[in-house]
Amino acid sequence: MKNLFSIQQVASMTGLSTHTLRYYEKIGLIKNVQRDQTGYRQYTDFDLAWIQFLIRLRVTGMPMLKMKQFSDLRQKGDSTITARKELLKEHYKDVLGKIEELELNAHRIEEKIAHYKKLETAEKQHS
Amino acid sequence: MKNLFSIQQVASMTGLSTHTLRYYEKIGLIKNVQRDQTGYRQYTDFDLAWIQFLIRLRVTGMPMLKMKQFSDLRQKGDSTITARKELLKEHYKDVLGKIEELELNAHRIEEKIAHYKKLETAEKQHS
DNA sequence: TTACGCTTTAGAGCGCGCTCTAACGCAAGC
DNA sequence: GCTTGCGTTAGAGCGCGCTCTAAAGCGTAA
Repeated sequence: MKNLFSIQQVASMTGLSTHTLRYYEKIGLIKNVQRDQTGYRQYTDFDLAWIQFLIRLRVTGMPMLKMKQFSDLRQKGDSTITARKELLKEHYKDVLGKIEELELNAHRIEEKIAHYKKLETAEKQHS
Repeated sequence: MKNLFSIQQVASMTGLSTHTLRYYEKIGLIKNVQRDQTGYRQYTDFDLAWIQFLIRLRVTGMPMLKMKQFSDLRQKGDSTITARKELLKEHYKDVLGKIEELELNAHRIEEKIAHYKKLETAEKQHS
């Protein structure tokens, strides 16, 4: 389980581009990536798991700045576990709120679709 | 029920800025807004309802270009009802997909929080 | 030995959805 | 008649999150 991956491999495994992977490293979302003797990045399974978690945060709408905070806490080690937990709990609440909002609006859109269906049948009966 | 509203009133009723309202009109999301004798916009209840629907579409992640398509169809009248319905149905499916994705990821985040809680108690027992 | 394919970096550019600025108009109140 | 406050326009600027470019290095294959 001590696999090492090139940037290209990580790109195809995660769906991020190599550009984005380097960019995330530059802004501090990904840290301490090893290099081989020619200076190429070597990602570990550990890095990969972290990147996949970052993607979850992104997909659920966490802003980069907050991801950065989380990443910084993570680097500081075990003393920041509570802080990290709190940050995630806050985000979790945001996500639940977002789901609720989407559900409400999805419902309204459904109603509009039903309304159009009614109009459609009315049209047909007229012609 | 033939209320007329100034741009400022519509802004405070919808939460959009006056800038955004003019911008939406410029790019064709809002059409045919009446003007008074001095050239000021006068929004009707009908306009207001449309703006609120636009906001739903936006909140649920519909891109502007698609909102524009929808707005264009709407302007063409009753013959586009089926097309509008289809567009909304497609968007509705997208929204349900997004909700599912959020739920999946929310669950993973929940697991991570639980994991941190475990680590926390472990820490306390050591010290 | 030269071409190919992968990598590196710094830094520029881009697309979306606003957001703001500048310059101006009108109309009511002091 | 001048200020205040609302509105108008065209067009520039901005912040986020990438996305791409240019110039260069290294290693294998023909």
